[in-house]
Amino acid sequence: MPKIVESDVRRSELADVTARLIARNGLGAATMRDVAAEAGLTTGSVTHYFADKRELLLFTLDASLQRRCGRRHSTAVVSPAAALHASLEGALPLDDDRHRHWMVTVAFCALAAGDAELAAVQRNAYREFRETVTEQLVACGFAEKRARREAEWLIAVVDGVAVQALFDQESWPATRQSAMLVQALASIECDGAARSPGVHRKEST
Amino acid sequence: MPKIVESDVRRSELADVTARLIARNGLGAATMRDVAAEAGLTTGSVTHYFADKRELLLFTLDASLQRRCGRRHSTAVVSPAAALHASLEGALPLDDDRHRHWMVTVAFCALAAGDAELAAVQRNAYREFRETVTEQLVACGFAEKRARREAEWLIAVVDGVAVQALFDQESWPATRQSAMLVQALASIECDGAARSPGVHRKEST
Amino acid sequence: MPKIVESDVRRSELADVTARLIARNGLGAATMRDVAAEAGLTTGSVTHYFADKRELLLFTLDASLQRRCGRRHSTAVVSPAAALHASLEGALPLDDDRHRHWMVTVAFCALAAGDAELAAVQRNAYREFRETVTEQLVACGFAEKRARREAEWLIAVVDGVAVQALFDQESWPATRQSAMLVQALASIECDGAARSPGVHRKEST
Amino acid sequence: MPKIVESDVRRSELADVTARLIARNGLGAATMRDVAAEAGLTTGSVTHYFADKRELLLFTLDASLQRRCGRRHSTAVVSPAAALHASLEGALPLDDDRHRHWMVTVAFCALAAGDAELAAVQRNAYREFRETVTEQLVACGFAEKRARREAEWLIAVVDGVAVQALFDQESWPATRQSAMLVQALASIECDGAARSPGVHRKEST
DNA sequence: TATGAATGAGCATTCATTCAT
DNA sequence: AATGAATGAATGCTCATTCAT
Repeated sequence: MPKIVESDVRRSELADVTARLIARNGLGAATMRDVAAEAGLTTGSVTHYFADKRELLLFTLDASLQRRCGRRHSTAVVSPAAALHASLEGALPLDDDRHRHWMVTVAFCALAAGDAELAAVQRNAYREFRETVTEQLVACGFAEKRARREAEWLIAVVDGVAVQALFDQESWPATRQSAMLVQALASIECDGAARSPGVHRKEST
Repeated sequence: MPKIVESDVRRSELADVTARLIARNGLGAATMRDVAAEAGLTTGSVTHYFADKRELLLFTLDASLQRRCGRRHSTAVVSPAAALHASLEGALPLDDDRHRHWMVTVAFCALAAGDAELAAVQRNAYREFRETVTEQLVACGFAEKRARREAEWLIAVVDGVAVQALFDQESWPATRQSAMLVQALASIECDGAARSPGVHRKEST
Repeated sequence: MPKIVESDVRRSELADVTARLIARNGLGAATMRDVAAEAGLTTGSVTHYFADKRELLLFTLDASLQRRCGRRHSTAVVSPAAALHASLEGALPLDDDRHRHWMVTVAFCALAAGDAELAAVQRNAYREFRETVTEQLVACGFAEKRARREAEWLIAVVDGVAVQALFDQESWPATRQSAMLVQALASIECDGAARSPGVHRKEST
Repeated sequence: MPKIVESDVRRSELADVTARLIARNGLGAATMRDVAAEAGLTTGSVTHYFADKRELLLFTLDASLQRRCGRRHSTAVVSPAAALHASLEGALPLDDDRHRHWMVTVAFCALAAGDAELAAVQRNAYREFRETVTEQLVACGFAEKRARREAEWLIAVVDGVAVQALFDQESWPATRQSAMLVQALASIECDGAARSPGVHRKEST
C-alpha cells in the first residue's frame, strides 16, 4: 500500500517536472532525459512510473487541465458568487503555477489536432469546466438557460485574457487580469459583492 | 529582380506547408524532410530559401501572426464599423485557413517562453493588433482612452472564443463564433449597424 | 537437501520457460524480464537460481541438447533395434516438445561460433550422441567400424529431416518424418522388424 | 541510373557485413551500429539503403538463402549429373562463404517461428530448392515421382551433413562432407560418373 | 540552383544487473 | 528467499545540417 502511494507521489512529481520543462521551452523540450535529470532520476527509472513517454505526456496534460479547468477543491465556500469567482480566477495565469499549466495545455493544442485521445482529454476538460461554471451561476440565482450562456461568455473572457497574457506577459500583470475578471462578473451583475443594479460595465466617457 | 520574387514566392509556399504540418500534428511534426517533401522539394533544396530551420520557423510564425492579427488589406472599406468587424473576424478560426494560423501561433506559445526573439515577434504582433483595433474604434467615434479599453475587451472576447474553438472545435462552429463577436460589438454599441441605444447584451430572463 | 532439490526443480522450470521463449521468437526474446514473468517470478528472483543470464542460457542449451541428443532414459528396452529407433526418433521434432528443443539448439548455433564454451557444449553433445548410436548399432550386430559409419549416416539423415521440418513445418508432418527414419533404418537392414534381405530403400519406378 | 546500381551494390555490401556479423556471433551481434562500423559507414547512413533494421535483416536472409539453396548460376553445365552435384554441393558449408550463409539462415530459424514473413521467405527458398533438385533428377533420367522422392532424400542427407558440420566443425572437414555427398549420389545411382549397377552404398562389413 | 548521400548528435526505449528492504 | 526500485549502457531510429556533384 505505501508503495502505491509513493508511486503516485512520484508520478505527480514527474508530471510537475515535465510541465515545467514544457512551459519553459515547449513540448520539444520535454525529453525523457531532461525530465529524469530534473527530477533527480535516471532515464530508465522514469519508466518505472510511466511505461511510455506518451503516458507521461497524457498524465501531465491531464494534471495541467485539472489545475486550470478542474473542479476547485475549496472546501469551505463562503458564497455561490465567491465560488464562481474562485473557479474563473483559477483559469487565469495569475501566478507561476497557473501560468505553467496554461502553457502546458496550450502546448498540446496543435498536437491534439492529430491525436484523438489527446483531443478528447482537452474537450472533456473544457466541457466539465463549462458545466461547473454553469452550475455555479445557477447557484447564484440564474436560470438554467441563461446560466449556460453566461458561463460561455465568462469563460471566453477569462480565456481571452489568459491568452493575451501568455502572448504578451508584460502587458498583462496579474492585477490587470483580475480587474478584467471582476469587470466581467460585474457585467452580469454577479460580482459577489453588492449588486450594482444599474447598467453593467459602466464606462466613464 | 525576378529571382528575388521567385524566391519570395517559394518562401511563402514553404511557410504555408510548414504551417499546415504544425497545425496538423504540432511543432514536432514540422521536420525539414516533411516540409521539403510536402512542397515537392528535396531537403537540401529548402536550405536555399531558409539557411536554418529556425529561420523557417520564424518566418512561418510571422506569416501566421500576420494573417491572424495582421493589418487587414481590405482595400475598400465601407465604414469604420465594418472595418473593425473585419479585423476582429480575421482573428477568429472561422475557416481552415484561419484555424491553421491560430494553431501555428498557439503552437509557438510555449516555445517563445524560452526564446526572446520569438517572444518579441508574438508580443509585437499583439500590440500592433491592439493598436489597429483601437484606431478603428476611434474612427467609430470612441474617445482615445475608452477606445483602448474597449479594444482590449474585444480582443479578449475574440481570443477567448477562438481558444475555446481550438480546444473544442465541435462545440464552436463558425456561426456560433460569429454570433459571439456580433454580440460583443453590440455590447459596446458599435455593431456596425444601427446604434442600439439601450442596454447591451440584452438577455431574456 | 530439500533446498537443493527445490532449487534444481526451479532451475529446470526456468530453463523450460527460457526454451519456450527462444523457440517462439528467437534468442533475443529470452529476456530476463520475460523469463521471470512467464515463470511467475520477479526479475531479481531469477538471480537466486542463475547468477547470470549467461548461466541461464548455458543451462537451457544444455537441457535442450540433452533432450534432443541425450541418452534416452528408456528403462525397459525391448530390443537393441528398438533402442536405436528410440534414440533417433528422439532427435526428430515430432511433437511440440522436441520441436522446441531443436529450435533452441539451433538458435545457439551462430552464437556458439564466437563462444568457445557454448561450442564445446554443442560439440560434446553431438559426439556423445554419435557414440550412443554407434553402441546401439554394435548391439544390433554391426561391427565397430561399420557401426560408426552407419551412425554418422543415420544421424545425418535424421538431422537433415529435422532441419527441413524446422524450415518448412507444413511440408514435414510427423508421419513423414517418421517414415523417413524407418526407411533409413531399413536401408541399413536394421529396421527393428523383419530383415528385408534385398536392396534397401526399394523404390517402385 | 548509376545511382540505383550504386545503391544495389551498397545494399549487397551491407548484407554481406550483416551476414558476417550474424555468422560470427549470432543475430544479436547484428546491431545497426556494428553493421555500419564494419562497412565503414555511420549509423544514419545505413538508413539510406535500408529504411529499417527489419529490411536489412530480410534482405540479408534472402541473400543467404539464395546462396545456400538458390538456383546455381553455373552457365556452362557439362552434364545433368554434374549440375545436380553442383546444386547439392552448394548447400554444403564447404568453405567460409557457404558456412557463413548456413549460419545466417539457421540463425533466423527460431526468429521465423514467430514471424510469418520470415517463415515464408525460408519456406519458399526450401521449396524452390526442392523443385530445382527434382528437375535436375528428371534431367538425369528419373521419373517425375521418384525424382521428387529422391530429391527430398538427397536434400535431407546434405542438410544433415551440413548441420552436423555446423555443430561440430572439427569432425566434419570439407573432404568428409563431400565424400558423404558423393556416397549419397552413388546410392541412387546418379553419381555423375559410371553407373554402378549393383547395390548402392555398398559397405564392406 | 538543385540534389541526395553522408554525418553525428540526440531521441525513446529496452535490458541485465545491483541492492536495500 | 524474494522483491522491485534503480541504474546506466546499449539499441534502433530520426533529424538538422553539410557538401560534393
